Amino acid sequence: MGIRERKEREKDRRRQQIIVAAKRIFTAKGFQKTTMEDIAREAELSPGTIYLYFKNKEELYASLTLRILQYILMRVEHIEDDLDPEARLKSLMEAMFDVYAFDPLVVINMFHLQSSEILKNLSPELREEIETMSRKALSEIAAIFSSGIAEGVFVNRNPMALADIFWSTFSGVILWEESKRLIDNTKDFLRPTLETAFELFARGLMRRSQDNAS
Amino acid sequence: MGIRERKEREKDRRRQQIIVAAKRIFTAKGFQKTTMEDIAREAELSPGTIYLYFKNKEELYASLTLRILQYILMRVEHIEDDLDPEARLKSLMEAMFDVYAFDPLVVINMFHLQSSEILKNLSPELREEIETMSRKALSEIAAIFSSGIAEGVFVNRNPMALADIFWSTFSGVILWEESKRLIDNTKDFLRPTLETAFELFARGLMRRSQDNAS
Amino acid sequence: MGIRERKEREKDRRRQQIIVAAKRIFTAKGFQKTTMEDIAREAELSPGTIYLYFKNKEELYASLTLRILQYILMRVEHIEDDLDPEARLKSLMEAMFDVYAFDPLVVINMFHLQSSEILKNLSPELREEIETMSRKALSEIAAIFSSGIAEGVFVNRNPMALADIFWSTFSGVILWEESKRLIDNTKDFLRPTLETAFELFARGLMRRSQDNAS
Amino acid sequence: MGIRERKEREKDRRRQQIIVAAKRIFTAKGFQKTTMEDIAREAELSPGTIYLYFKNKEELYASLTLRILQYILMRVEHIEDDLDPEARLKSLMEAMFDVYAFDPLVVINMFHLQSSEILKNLSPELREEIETMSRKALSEIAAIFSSGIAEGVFVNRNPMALADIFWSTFSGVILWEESKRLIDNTKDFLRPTLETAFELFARGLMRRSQDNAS
DNA sequence: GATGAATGAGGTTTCATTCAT
DNA sequence: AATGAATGAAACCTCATTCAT
Repeated sequence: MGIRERKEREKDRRRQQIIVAAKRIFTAKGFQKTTMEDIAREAELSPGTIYLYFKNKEELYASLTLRILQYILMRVEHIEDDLDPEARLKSLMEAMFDVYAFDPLVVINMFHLQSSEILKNLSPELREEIETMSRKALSEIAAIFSSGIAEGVFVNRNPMALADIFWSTFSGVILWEESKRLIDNTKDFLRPTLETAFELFARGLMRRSQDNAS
Repeated sequence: MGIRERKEREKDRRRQQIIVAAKRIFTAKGFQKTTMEDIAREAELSPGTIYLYFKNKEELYASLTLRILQYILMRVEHIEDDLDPEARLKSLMEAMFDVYAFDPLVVINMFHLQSSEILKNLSPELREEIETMSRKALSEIAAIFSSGIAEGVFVNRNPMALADIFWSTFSGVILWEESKRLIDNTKDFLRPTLETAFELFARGLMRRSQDNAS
Repeated sequence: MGIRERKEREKDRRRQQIIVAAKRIFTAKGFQKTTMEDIAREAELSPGTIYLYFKNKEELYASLTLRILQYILMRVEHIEDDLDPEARLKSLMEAMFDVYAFDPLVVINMFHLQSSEILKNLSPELREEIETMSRKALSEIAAIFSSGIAEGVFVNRNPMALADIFWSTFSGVILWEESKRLIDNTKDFLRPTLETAFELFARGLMRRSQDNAS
Repeated sequence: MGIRERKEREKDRRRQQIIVAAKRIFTAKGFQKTTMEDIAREAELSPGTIYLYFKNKEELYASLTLRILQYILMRVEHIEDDLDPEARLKSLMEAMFDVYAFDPLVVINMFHLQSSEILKNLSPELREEIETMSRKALSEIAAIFSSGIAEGVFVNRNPMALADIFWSTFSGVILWEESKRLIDNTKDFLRPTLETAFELFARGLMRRSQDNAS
């Protein structure tokens, strides 16, 4: 391994170290209440060092989202093409459970990012990357619905709208259950609620209800 | 009308004046970017005055949510009891459209409120009030699903979970479509997407699919 | 005196209070080494208060120059028109001595202001005001040379260039003597040097030397 | 050539490399806005290396002035002694034009250096060197005026004061014209203005005006 | 000697909140 | 009750300088 390569790897390690620390703090306190000093302390670095790796607080924050989007896209792209639509839908749902497991606060972060002014202040490259990845993932999802509609298995609705609804249902449930948990410190009902939500969604999507015989 | 009563009414008028102004600004700029000075200017009052009516910025913000919750609860409570479950579900959906019309940013605000630390810093009374009202509204919604299940019209799932999902779907779609609009400045697809989402939800909820004959 | 008027006056008093403090500190430490905290302490105000009266450090700094320019312009404009050119030149020189007395660091400040990037970051209005006033003062000075040339008393050179040289001589001498004083803590030779400089300038300017008879 | 000598020479080469880079950047951005990193990049060295050759940013900056002073002194010392005062004055003026050509921002730098706190923080040796050289150059200039006075060609004024004025006129004009250029992006009038300034100065200095015959 | 990653002190600016009037 | 000037804590970010390699 050459020196250059080792340095590159070392640099990556630092970025990861910072990202991990940042995720912890952002998750605990939210974007605004998190200070760069907090993150630096968590990463056991000095504040100045963070700025060697991330242009500013907003880019650091956005980088978290990027990681998640990368994961989502990767998972969605690996859903097998030659399955029938129903099986692919099932895979999709499983992918979403994994996404949540990969980073529980994923959705909250993504919404915060998108509904705020943050996106507009990012460097164009980072912003572009986030948007491209986001678009790609949605398109992949829409493709699944498309084929289901084509085969007459799913109700005939706009596939892109279906993808939006699928994503909204997923993220809406997470947001809601998380916020309930934050407030009540109640037990965690996310998993069963999310499963039921996906089940209802699938039932609503099918041209012929599985239930009509009973 | 006694003096005391008139004073009380006058005081309420001021609170309203401030709340209206705050809603406008918070909606336009978000919680963090809104300054108390902004709100004071919009309300044509001085900053100091606002503090005579609201303990701090967070309580003012929470008060907006309270108003919305009141509206939601009012609408949900007025869904007629003696309709059949399907008709009540339809009324519920219409109520949600009205809620959105009443205050388009309602959901974003409510999530911001709940997923942040804000709630924890409220005065116990205000917090209690918000939580009670929130619980009541959810219970009313759950009751509709309950009766549908009892009559065998809806699939047999935990009614409270169904209420959560119903609310999650509604708010998830709004958040998602709003954030897309913010980013792309694209056309507004909220309404049709929300209608489709509700339709899928209803289809998923019904024990017998309306579609199976076709 | 109405309330409004009193408030206006009070506000002006504060601005003066800040300007006086700022001048003291800027003079002692220069622009960069002066902190807003320094100025606040000197003015016996809090840092935040300064920002109620001046948009930022640069505008505060520029305001000092503005005050001086106002004084210069006022003095230059009041040089009597119906005197002969030689007498007006004399008045002009006296005005410059007064300018220096009015604010000894005037010139250093003005050069610092102009040769730096500061000017470009000012609010357009303030910048405009400074530039207009600067231009006006130079034009007034040039006019004196113009009439001297017209009457054949002064050598025939571009009047605007003469004005530039006049100003340069004045400010160059001040800068130089000040910097010598800063370094050596030597005695103050500004006044005699400046007088000699003006005398040489006047001699150089006259078509007929007063000295040729001797 | 011994090893020691070669090393010495190598070391000098590095110093020059850094000084050249520093001059370019300082000239373009000014003292404050120039970062050590900027200079390092321009010199194709690492920041750390610069500190092997210069104690700190201020000493590096001051070293530039030293180079210029060396040049000034060299030029002034080489003005032939056996010319008559008028010819020597002419040579002096030409030297100044060359000084400006050698390093256009010379004067701005020198004033910045002297009117700031920088000088006080230098190492005593460097400071001493700068002051000595500065004094010498001024003395050489004063000597020219002295002999002119002695021969009755120049007006009888304090020669040191005349040297100050000569230098002030030169540098004042440069500062002023540079600052005008910065602000207006106007055409460059330095040269003709400076020539006129020197002409006026010479006329003022002569006991008998050249103009009195006309 | 050279490197360059890391440091951390320090400056400007904002804004929720207070309190004398 | 209402005002709004004043406060001052706190946050982001920069960059001269150091030091382990």
